[in-house]
Amino acid sequence: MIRAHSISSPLLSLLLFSRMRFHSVSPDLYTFPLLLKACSLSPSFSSSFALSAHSLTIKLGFIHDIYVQNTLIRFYCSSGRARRALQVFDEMPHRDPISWSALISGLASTGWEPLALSAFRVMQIQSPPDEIIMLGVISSVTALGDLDLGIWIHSYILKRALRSTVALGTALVSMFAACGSIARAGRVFDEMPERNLRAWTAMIDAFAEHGRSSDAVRVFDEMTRSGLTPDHVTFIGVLTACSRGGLLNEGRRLFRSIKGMYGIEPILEHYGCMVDLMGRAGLVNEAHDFVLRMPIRPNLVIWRTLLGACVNFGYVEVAEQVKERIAEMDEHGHDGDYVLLSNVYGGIGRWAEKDYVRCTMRHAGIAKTPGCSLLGN
DNA sequence: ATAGGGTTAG
Repeated sequence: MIRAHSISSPLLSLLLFSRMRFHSVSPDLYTFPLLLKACSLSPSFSSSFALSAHSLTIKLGFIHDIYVQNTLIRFYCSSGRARRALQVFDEMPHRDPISWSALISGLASTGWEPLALSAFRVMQIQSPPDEIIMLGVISSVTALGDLDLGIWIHSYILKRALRSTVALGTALVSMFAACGSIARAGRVFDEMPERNLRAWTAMIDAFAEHGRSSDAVRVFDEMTRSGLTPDHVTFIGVLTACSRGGLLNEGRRLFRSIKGMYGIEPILEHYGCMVDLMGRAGLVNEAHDFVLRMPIRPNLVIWRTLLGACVNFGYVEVAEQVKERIAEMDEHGHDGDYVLLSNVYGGIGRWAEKDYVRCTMRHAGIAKTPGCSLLGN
């Protein structure tokens, strides 16, 4: 039962485990990897839970099991405790590819990319990597944006003749795009033996990132013509391309098609893309109206996107209303909003209001931050 | 029986 829920609803797995303890049923060797996997999937909620699971495995002697050790590494990485993950890893008498992958991918996805790459260098001299381990390495390079390293990793993969999976190709496309080489991203994509929805989406995002909006739309059309159905991630990519490239009508057409052609209910991010699309095109009133009428409650990202558009096109009245909404939602305030608002006043010569906003900032202790003094002068 | 994996609005 714990296994049945470990992926779809990890919290339910944890609940079941508690109940099992309550009924004095003792867990066995196979219970802990499942349990720790559930903990990894919701690390913030189940952190103390996992810590007691860890000590329980020690008490019961299950800590010597490599499955238990591997899931502990994964858990500690995903909850941001790299030191503890490394501690478990160092104490292992024997490591298999899954141990390395749990460590490298775990570190790579929690902001410890340089550490993940160091682990990879150590691993290279101990055991040959497989294509799953390389996914963690690639995502580290993606986060760091180091093109030279990316080129090296790519040739390393070719030299070792690793299995060319769709996941590997997709990761390489994103990596080269993030490192600034759209040409290499495109080449990897073209050479992929097979492509699925994620692969196409990565290529669309790559073009969007590089401002190649019409290429992104072209790839999107090619994808749908090949018979694949876009999901909401694909739409985020193609709509982002439209807003960055000012493809106003194309963006509107695609937004309507989400529900009209594919029967998918647009999500908040799609509405966000549309606000950005209209905002960048200077249609600030229309964007404001759109936000007020959208069926999902707008979040701070949406309001700030709109505020940015107000600043760029000097819509003071809308800006004031929007700032009001933001203040209601975010009590702590955000230095960027004050800077934006002060710019909208400055932009149309209302210096008194601009000074007032800047005074408020100083009063709130915001102007002391170094990033702030660079802006809005 | 149990463990590692690619894409996500500003």
